[in-house]
Amino acid sequence: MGKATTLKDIASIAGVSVATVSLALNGKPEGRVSAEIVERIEEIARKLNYQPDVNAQRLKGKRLPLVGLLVPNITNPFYSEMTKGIMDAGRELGCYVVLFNADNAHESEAIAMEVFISMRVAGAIICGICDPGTEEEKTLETLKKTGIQVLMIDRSEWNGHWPRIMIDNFQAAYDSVTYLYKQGHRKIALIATAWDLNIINDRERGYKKAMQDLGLDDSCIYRISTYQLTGMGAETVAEEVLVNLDKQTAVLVIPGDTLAIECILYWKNHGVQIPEELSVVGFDNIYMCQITDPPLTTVDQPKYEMGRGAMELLVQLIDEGQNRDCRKVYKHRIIERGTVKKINQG
Amino acid sequence: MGKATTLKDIASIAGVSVATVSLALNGKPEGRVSAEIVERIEEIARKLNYQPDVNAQRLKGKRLPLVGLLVPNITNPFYSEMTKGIMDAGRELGCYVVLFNADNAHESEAIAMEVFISMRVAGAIICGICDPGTEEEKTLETLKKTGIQVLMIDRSEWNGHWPRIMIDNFQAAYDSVTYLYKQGHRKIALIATAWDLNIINDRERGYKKAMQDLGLDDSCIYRISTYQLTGMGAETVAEEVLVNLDKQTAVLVIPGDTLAIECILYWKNHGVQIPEELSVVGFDNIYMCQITDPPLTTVDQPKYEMGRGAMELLVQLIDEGQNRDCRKVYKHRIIERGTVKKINQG
DNA sequence: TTGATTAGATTAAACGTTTGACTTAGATAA
DNA sequence: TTATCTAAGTCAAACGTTTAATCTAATCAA
Repeated sequence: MGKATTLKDIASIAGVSVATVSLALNGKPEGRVSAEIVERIEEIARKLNYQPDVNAQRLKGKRLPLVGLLVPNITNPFYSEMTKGIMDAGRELGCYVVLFNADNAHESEAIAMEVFISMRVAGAIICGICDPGTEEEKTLETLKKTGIQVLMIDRSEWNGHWPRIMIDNFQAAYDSVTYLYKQGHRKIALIATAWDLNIINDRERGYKKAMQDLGLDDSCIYRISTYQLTGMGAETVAEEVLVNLDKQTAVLVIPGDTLAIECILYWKNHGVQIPEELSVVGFDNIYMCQITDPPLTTVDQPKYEMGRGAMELLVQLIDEGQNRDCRKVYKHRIIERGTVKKINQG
Repeated sequence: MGKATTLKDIASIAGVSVATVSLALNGKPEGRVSAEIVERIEEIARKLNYQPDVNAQRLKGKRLPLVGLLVPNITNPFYSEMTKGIMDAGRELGCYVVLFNADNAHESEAIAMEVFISMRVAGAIICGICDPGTEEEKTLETLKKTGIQVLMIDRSEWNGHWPRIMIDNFQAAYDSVTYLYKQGHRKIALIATAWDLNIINDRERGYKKAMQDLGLDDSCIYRISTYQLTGMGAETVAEEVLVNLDKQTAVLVIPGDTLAIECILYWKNHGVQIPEELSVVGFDNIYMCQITDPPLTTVDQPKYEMGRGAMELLVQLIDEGQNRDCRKVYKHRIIERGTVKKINQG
């Protein structure tokens, strides 16, 4: 198989030294190469489709135009939207993405970190497990020591002091309870995964605080231990809610829409009228919310913008080259659609 | 900021030469380093979290454990499923993915190719425009000359002689027409984007051939010129079909499910009963098909498996290091759900 | 004892860039 | 004339690896 064009190839054709070619193509210190030769070299480079070898450049001290991205599951619309935002901003900034799908598995995440170090990426955007005290937190420290800027996305303050892109999950859950209250609901339940994830805890605390502040009972919580995007797991909680249908008029579902949608599907198949018999609020506002019947009322996270913001902030931090403690909190927003019934409180 | 651990660091701690460390850590030619020293070096490497610099390794002739992946839109479930398959197989094979979202734009795809060359990736999985005669086809040739193995995915035979992962799009469309025929439909329409994409042409030819073979009128085709996943564009065709509702009892929608789902949404909002007044068959079998009301009958493409197969084949080709003309055709399958009405033909 | 063998380690070159130091030749100043 | 300056290039070292070639003792055979 062939090889890529090098400076040497160009040099020998142009009849100059490798250094001259490098100087000409980078054109930084004005006037070290005559205009005539610069032109000749550029012509040859174009003809041979020359692209500098970033591996070699990095060895000489330039940073790799590459960042690592760790997501739980790229097929989850939430993450694919976010990823697109990251990549779009990256393209504008000349920074590209090594994607890693980690399935929320410690082992996979460990491999990802090793790969990031091995590639000497300039930075890493992490949406992983990385709880304080875990092995992974140490690995993140290693990344940092290694010179790789780390940025967390969609993770809680509780996940340590890292630059961070997030929404206020506590407040978002608080607001959705308030919203349901304003629609007349008083018996509001929570469906939550038992994932050991701090953003889930934040949302759960938001739910509880709101219920307490409103003087309502905050103990109607359905816990689901296993849950994946592609089904399995939703049925168990959905059924649990079904047999206790009179215990609530509305339910808030976290982590979010995909679970909510599966529950709704189950309830509809079992003859429950949504929202007449049960109102539902999701979380994330993925595209699918628009096509369910009825369309799902949910809390919007600006996924795409968060992705963009993450890449922009990361590149900025990389350029600064030092450790600034910074976070950017994006605005959530309740999107009213068809799964919440308005109740007239006498 | 810190720097990553190098062989040199380890060597100076262990009190041996850099070469010895390299030999010890790679452990290939048995018995060139004493067991005692190997152990000492491994200990130090572990303690310092040493990860070899793949950029340097590549310079010395090893291939980068990195392949480029070009997709039209990662937020489209079809591509994110495929991408996950690619990454899962990649992890098993020790090969990682630089992702590029190109939005079907020539300019973006050109940038992607340049980046792939610049990074000296070992291979590239391309789901791009790359029609024969286009600038892009030349770029693919450049990739190949540069030593980057190229593999196409979800692209037609008409897109040139490249190793390829695909389904038989002609046959899949043919089969869905046959299926509708067996359900009693005789007036079968086609909704198709006007994209200049060979797989669309293949499917359209499949539709026409099937209609002709069945002795049916193959001219009821609705063409839609602009269409994106996130809405806009579907309304125009959907409306066109609506005003001509008596012209067909069923419609086949290509490229696929996302468009079909939007159309159904429009029709339902305008009082059309699905499937009573109009049967619909989609294409791709994305997850969303299961949650629409009624769930969408569609042609399944094994997206995840195709992704896996792509990475496996690519790595194989890279290892072989030569150009084999090969293609792998995956099986499509009609998934019967709720959008096709069974008609009793007197 | 001498010469050959071998295990175990080192040297040095190379990969493709970048860049500070250096060279050369022509131009200018004194 | 001689010294100085400048423009336009080249040299060579370095980045972190890998590996063929080489070196060095210690071991062994005769």
